[in-house]
Amino acid sequence: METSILGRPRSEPARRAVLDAALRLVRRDGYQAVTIKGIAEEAGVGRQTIYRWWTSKAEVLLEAVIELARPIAQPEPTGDPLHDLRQILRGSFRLSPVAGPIISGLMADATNDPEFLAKLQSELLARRRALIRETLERAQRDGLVGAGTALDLVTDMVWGTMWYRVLSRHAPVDETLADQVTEAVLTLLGPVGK
Amino acid sequence: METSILGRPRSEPARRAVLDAALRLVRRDGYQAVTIKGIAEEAGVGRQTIYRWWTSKAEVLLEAVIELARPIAQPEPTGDPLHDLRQILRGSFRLSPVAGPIISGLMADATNDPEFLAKLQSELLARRRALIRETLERAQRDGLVGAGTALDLVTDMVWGTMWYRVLSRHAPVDETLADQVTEAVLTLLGPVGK
DNA sequence: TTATTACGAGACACCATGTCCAGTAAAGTG
DNA sequence: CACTTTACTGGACATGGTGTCTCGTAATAA
Repeated sequence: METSILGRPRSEPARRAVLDAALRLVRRDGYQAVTIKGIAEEAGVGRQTIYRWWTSKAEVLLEAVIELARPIAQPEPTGDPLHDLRQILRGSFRLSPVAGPIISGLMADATNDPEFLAKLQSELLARRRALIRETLERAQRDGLVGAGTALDLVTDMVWGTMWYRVLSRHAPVDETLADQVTEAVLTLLGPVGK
Repeated sequence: METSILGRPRSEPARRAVLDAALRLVRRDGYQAVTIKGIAEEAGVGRQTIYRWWTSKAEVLLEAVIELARPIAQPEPTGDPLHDLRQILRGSFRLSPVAGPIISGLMADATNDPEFLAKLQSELLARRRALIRETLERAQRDGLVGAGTALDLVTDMVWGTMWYRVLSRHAPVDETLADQVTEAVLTLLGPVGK
């Protein structure tokens, strides 16, 4: 069942205005304080237009943050997986002041909404996770690191460290952390042939 | 400025009823869906009684989750720091199905409320963090592990891994993870005298 | 007893929700 | 061109939570 071809097509300017307004409001007032009514007014859009295409503010912000993260979602691997890893982390960390609070709110909203949780996982979390995992696999294939610790666990530790700092905010999420984490990955995976 | 000694004292039964009702509702409906009005009705308490002692549902749930975590908040160190580490993790992991969604919601609420963030950090997050850090320090003092990776980073990686799994829920948070993380800590800190 | 504070219950104005309806706009079809 | 179909803005609407206030009552110390 695809979208019908008949009738007036969906307005792309309205879609963009909604997503931009949502991002603006979440930066200004925080995730919790954002309302659909507020987004509609900020975007200069009828409220019905939002309800027609999204079912909740979480869906709006999920789409907004996915587009926000698009630039770093598909990096071309260079020859050096460890360099790639560092770059992915640095890119993510740079986005984290904006994306962090949003994804944090999305995760909280997802706790008692299995359908939205599945969508959040498949369209955002799993993709970012795969980014790290595939880079680590590449590093192993290239013989840059060994296989001391299970790759799944290392992947979780990499993203987890970032998330813990983003959420608890007891320490900055910056390039220094990106370098430290990269080094820790080396220690965890160990030397070749170990 | 202490609480006045005059007048009718605060009702402990009412306090308990509020905290218990809040926990019950957050389990049933999820963090977002919990309302102060709902808590008051579930607890059989006047709404004003809640507003008198707490400023928001986040404050109510923070107090509730702190009391929930009290049993594992002050473990007596045995002689074996690595055993202690495993026990702290296992205890936390056991609580995570209840406490995880709550703390996740609290963190989301704290993103644009600096005062509450400070309270959340000092009364909950920093204490749990210190639990791990002090255990690792003890392990180093006892010569069980070396000092290969900075203790702060290792601490963040331990909690971070748990949080990432609690929030993203792509893999279980169980005893297997506790053991894996403990082993990873050994790898990160390295052998003595390294 | 009196002063003081806490309690349950309910009223209140305010605001966001999600739905509905109107009138208008933009596309394809005859 | 009319005609059909769908999208758009704007507003109305009942519902339900917010935070404050007031009432009558309960519990404590002086």
